[in-house]
Amino acid sequence: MSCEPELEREDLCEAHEVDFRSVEEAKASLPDMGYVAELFKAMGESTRLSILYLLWKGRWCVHDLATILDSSVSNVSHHLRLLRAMRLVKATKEGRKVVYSLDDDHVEALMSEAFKHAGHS
Amino acid sequence: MSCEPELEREDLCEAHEVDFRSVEEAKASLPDMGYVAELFKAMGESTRLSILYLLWKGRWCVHDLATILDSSVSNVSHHLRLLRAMRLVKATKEGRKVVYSLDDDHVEALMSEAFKHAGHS
DNA sequence: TGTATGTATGATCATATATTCAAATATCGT
DNA sequence: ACGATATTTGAATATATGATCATACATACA
Repeated sequence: MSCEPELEREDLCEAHEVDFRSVEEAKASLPDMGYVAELFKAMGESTRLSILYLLWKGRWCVHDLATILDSSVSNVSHHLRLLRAMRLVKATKEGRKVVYSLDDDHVEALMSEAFKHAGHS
Repeated sequence: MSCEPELEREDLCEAHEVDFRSVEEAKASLPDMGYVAELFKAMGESTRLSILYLLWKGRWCVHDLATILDSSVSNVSHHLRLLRAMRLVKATKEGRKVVYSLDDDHVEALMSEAFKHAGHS
C-alpha cells in the first residue's frame, strides 16, 4: 500500500547494537512533526515570542506592542498575522483599536515550561 | 545608567485603557528572550525535532538517524552540530560510531508538553 | 599500512524569513 | 465630509537557513 521503498539491511550501520527491527520500528513510531514543528517555529523568533509573552500577561493593541518591543507597527502586525493564522492569538476590535490576546492554553503551558528554566545557560 | 531613550507619552496610543505606566512596566518586565527563542528555534525545524524525538526515546548513531529520517548523514550531522552547540544533545564515541543522546531534561519536558496536544488542529 | 566504515566540515545554492517602505483600509471625533 | 488615529497589506530587499556535494578526518580491521 505504501509507496515507500522497503528498508534494506544494507542501509544500516553494520554491527550496530540495535538491529534492523529497531530502526524499522523507530521509523514507524515517529509521529507527524508538522504541527509541533510549526508551533515551535512560531515561538522561535524573538519578536513573536515577546508578543506571546506580553499577551500571556495581558491584552495589548498593536501600537502599544510595537512601542514596548521597540519595533514598527507594520512589523508587529505582520507577526500578529502569522500568530493569528496559527490560532495562537485572537484579535478583538475595540473602537478603532484592535486588541490582541492569547487564544491557546497550549502556548501558555509551553511558555511556562520554557521560561521556568530560562537563565540556566 | 541605561542608554535607552526615555519613553515619551506621544509614543502611546492615546486614550488607551492602559496608561503610560503600564507600557513602561511591561517593557521593563520583559525578560530576555534570547535563550528561549533559540531553544524554540532549534526545536522548530522538523528534521531537528525528529532527531530530538528519537533521542528522547533512545540512543542512536548518526547513520541510523539518517536512515530513520530518510535524510543524508551529512544533513543529520549538520543538525546534530547545532543541537550539540546548544547542549541539547551529547555525543559519545563508541568504536568508530558516535552515539547521540539527549543532554537536557528541559527539552524532554517541552516535547512532552508539545506532543501531548499534538493533533488538536 | 592500506582499505572500508563512520562522522564532521566547508562551500555553494536555493529558498524562506524578517524587516522596511509605501499605500490602502477602517474608525472616531469635529 | 474631513483629518487624525489605528491597523493591515503587498512589494522589495537583505539576511538567515536547510540541503547537497565534495572532501577531510578518524577509527577499526585485514
